[in-house]
Parts: sequence; C-alpha cells; structure tokens
Amino acid sequence: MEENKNARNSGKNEETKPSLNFIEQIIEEDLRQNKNQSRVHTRFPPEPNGYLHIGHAKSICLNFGLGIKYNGLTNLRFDDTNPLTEDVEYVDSIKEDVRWLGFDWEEREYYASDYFEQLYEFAVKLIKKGKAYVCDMSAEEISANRGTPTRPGKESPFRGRSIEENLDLFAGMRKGEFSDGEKVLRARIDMSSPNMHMRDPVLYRIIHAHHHRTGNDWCIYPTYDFAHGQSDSIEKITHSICTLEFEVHRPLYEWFIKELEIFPSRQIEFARLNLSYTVMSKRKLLELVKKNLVNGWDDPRMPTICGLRRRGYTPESIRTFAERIGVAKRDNVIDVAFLEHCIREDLNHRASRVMAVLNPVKLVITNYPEGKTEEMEAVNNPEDESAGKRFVSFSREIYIEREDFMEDPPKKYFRLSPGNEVRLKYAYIIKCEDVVKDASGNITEIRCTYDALTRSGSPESNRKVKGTIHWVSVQHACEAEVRLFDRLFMKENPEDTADGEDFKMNLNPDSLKVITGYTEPAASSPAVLEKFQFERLGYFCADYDTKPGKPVFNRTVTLKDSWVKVDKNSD
RNA sequence: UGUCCUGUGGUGUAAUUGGCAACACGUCUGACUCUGGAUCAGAAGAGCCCAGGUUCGACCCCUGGCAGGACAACCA
Repeated sequence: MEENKNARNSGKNEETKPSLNFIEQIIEEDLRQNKNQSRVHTRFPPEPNGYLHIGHAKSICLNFGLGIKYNGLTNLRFDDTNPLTEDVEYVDSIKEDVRWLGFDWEEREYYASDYFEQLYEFAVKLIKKGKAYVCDMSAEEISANRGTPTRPGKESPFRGRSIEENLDLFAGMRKGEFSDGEKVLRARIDMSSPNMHMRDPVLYRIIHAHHHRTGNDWCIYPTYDFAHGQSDSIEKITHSICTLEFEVHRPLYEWFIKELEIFPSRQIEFARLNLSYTVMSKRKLLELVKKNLVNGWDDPRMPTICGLRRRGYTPESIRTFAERIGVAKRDNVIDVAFLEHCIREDLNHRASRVMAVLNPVKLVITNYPEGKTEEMEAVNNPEDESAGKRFVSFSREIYIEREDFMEDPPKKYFRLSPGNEVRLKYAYIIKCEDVVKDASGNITEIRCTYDALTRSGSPESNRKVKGTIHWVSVQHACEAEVRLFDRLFMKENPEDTADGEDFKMNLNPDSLKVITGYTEPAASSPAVLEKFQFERLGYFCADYDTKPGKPVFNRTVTLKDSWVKVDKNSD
C-alpha cells in the first residue's frame, strides 16, 4: 500500500507524460504493429461550399498536428463532388484560413474531382463484379423503398439487370444520354441491412451542371460515400479522421475497400466541437449571413476562422485552444469562456498596452498650470520588457472613464469619488474636489487637484492609493471608432428552442455596440489587425475598415474583471 | 422500437491499460500589484449513469438495465 503510493508519487514528479488521446493511441498501436510501413498520413478534407469555422480548426489542428507529431504528412483535399453547392470562392478562403492557422500542405493540394476518372473505373469494376447496378427509380421511390431504421427496405426492380446492361447504361449516363435524376448507379449490398447506409446506397447521380474545376467534362458525380474513402485510398491516407456522424458510414467505407481491393485507409471518428453561446452548423451560419443578421462571413461575432481573425484572435491562440480541448468520442460543449481565456493568455504576452477612454468624462486638474504639458514614461508591456517604453503626454485637462467616478460609491469602490484620491496611471495622484453638472443633473466635468510630489517614477511617488485609473489628455487625444462585441446569442445553447421557435430567436440584440473613444497617440495609426491592450478595458485590434487617421478598433475580449463581481455582491 | 456510438467534479480532458480519481477552464480565499489585469500560494467541488457479477481489489473486465447521440439526401 505505502509502496504503491510512493511509486505513484515519484512517477508523477519525474515526468508527467502528456496522455495520449484515443486517436494517438490507435496510431501508436498501428505503429507498434508496423502497419503501413510505420507511415502516418492524414488529410483535411473540406467541401468548398462554405467558410471554415472554429470546429474545422479543431479538425485541422488534429490532422496536421498528428502529421507533425508522427513525422508524417497531411494533405489538403477538397471534397468537391457536388457542383451545385461548391465554388472557388470557398476553396480560396479555405486555403487562406488553413495557412493562416499555421499549417502547410506543401504540394499536396488535392481535389476529389481530380479522381473522377479513377472513381469511374472503380464503379465499372463494381459493376463487373455484380456489385453495382443502374437503377431507374426516382429519388422519391428509392427513398420510399429504403425502409426505415426499424423496417427493412425493398429491393429495386432494376437490381437484377445484367452486367452488360449495367455497363452500357452507366456508360450512357456518363455520355449524357439521360437527364438529371433519371438514373443512378447503386451498390448492390443488402436492402435489409440494419445499417441504412448498406441498403444499396447511391454511388453516382446525374447532374448536368458546371463544376468549378472540371467544367462540363462530367454530368455524373460520385456521392460522398463513393468518393471520400476512395480518395483516401488513392492518396494512401493511413488514418482518415472524421466526425462522429460518419460512424455509421464506416461499414460502407470498409466494404468499398474490400470490394475494390484498394489501399485500406482506416476511418476514425471523433466528436465535433460545440461552443456555448454559438451555433456551428454551416447551414445556420449561412443563414445569418444571407439574412444580414451579421455583416458577412468575417463578421467578428462569427465563429468562422475569418471572423475570429478579424476579431483579433491569433492563430496561436486557436491552436492552443484546439490542443487543450482534447479529442474524444463523447458529445461536448466547450464554454466560450475557455476560448476567451486562450486569447487573453496569448495577447497578454504580446499586445502593447495603450491608454484609451471609451466612455469619456472630462476631468480638470485645477492646480495644474494651464498650457503645461509633461511627457510621462509608460511601459509598453509589463509582460515583455523588450517591448520597451514610450512617452504619454499629460496636461491639465484629461478624459477618464465615466465608470471610474462615482458620487456615491459603494464600500469597496477603489476609484474616484468626491474627496477621494486615485492615481492616474503613469502620472499623479489626484483628489476629487468638485463635480460640475448640467441642468438635468448629468456630470459634465470633474474637478480635481493633484499632488505634484507623486509623479510616477519620482522618489516621493510611493504613496499608496487604492485605485489607479487610466486617462487620455484632452489636448492629445485621438478619436477612434470602437466596436464592442458581445456574444451573438443570449442562450448557452442557441439551438435549444421552444417548440416551433427558431434559433434566431436567441440572437443577442446588443451583440454589437459602436462608439467613439479616445486613445493616446500610440494607437492613432495602427496597422490592420494590429493588437493592443487598452489598459483596464480589454484587448482590441484594428479592423479592416481602418483608414489613415481614422482608426477602427474591434474589441477582441474584455479583461477579466473581478470588480463586476464585487459590485454585484455589494447590492 | 433496428443498428452503431457514448455516459468520470459546473465545463472539457486524463488515469501507466484491474490498485479507490489527475490536469485545465471556471468558482472561492489570501499574497502581491501604479492595469480590481497578470503573477504567486491555497481551497471547495466527482467517489467515476444504475444494479448485479468476476476479483484480495474495478472508472477500467462480464451481464442486465437506464440515459443521451447518430443513421431513413441522387448533401458532405
């Protein structure tokens, strides 16, 4: 007993080996057995019919991460088998996003459409083996005859066609002798299989449409089931990783490998990412875009990669996020707070600090000489000395946040209030002497005095005051448009709607607030996507809409704020 | 009422593959602080879906339940 405990403890202290997720365990077992000549080859296989989102990022990081970890390769393959929904616009954005995330597929950019000829030959092979047939039933008829999960289906009357006839008909399909929907090629498996996907699945359908890569070369297109696994085989993918909903397809995936006698890629399924307060389905995201409920795919409130990028997320933060959420087979919902934690953690180390006042109220230091200006030394990043220092101009009139002043403060309020002292960051300790209000009682000006001995850095500046607040000199302030984002949905699970209601009911009406704020000059002409921490407020990054002299900032995330809790508790 | 998958603190992921549960986020204390940030120290929180069984011993094995999810596009 004692010995066991000691052994365990010492083992823990020596090296806590990062535990392997179940996919890594499978791979390492395969490696141990020297499968595939100990080769690891994965692929990321998006369909170019939409923009990538954070859920895809999980898959990208997983697939490319495995390739890197096991010294293998990872392909980028576009699963472009449906000309009706796909477009080059999407392949371009997908490539950009994968690259931005920091992954490199080198020369291995593949397309399922590149394999159309070979896939066609595979189909012919199946026909010749008597394992596929041309069926003349309509989609509705096929569906009606497929049965239900609990009831077996009925065999197609065309199931018994001769190999010759099937070959001839299939060739005719390719040649364009039939119209859309007139015929399909089906696998001949088992109409009474308990697995719906084994009930003579459709392999090819007729679609007279222009394909973004093959143009009008084809009018028959393979279905997912007949394209995906075979593409894996063609590329000699060792581990074909996909999400859970394809689990029931695996028997079919393996059936094709067996019947076609092709490279046995191994399909492994994992649970897709769900994020609280977020919808992740392409269909729903598309709907938000189409109905202008957001401003496009790259709206900073969107969970798309391009949206997160515009919001101010870094590739590193998304990668560590993807790594830390882990991979398993059980359904999961990750708290967005965790994503936010990852970006804060990253930005904390790399974002330059700057002072900005977003909800300004003027403050006049009555005993400070008019016209005088001082240059206050400020640290660019306390977490990174190499970020250096800068000077911030200080003068008699400054802006502070309205929230940093209260006429009737609660007990634990550390900020400015009548008769109270507070430090102006990098400057002086001031004391509130008076408040000026307009006719309706709104505070228009706060009047203070300063203690000249307390200038930051000076020998006698060490007097302690409870609060430190940020400020911007009125005379030196730079105007900026600032976009404050909040979560897009008010409900933790936006798809959980009362009967008949739509997920859009749960949209947060206040997810975007646009204001004008003041920053110090250091943030007056940011590069696009340049990141800052506005002291005490949060992380912000320059939006694409930034013009010379007209900065636009997006709030990436607020800083953690333990005051809101204190405030709430003091009610 | 078919087949397949899943079921560990609030959330997510672990447990050297049978030795009474760890890490992260979150929460709560306290220290420190010219960001009520960061950092540091610490605490609470699951007894592993349930019931049997095997075993000296089970989160890990067996049996039976229960719960959740996936599957009935010529989408992927």
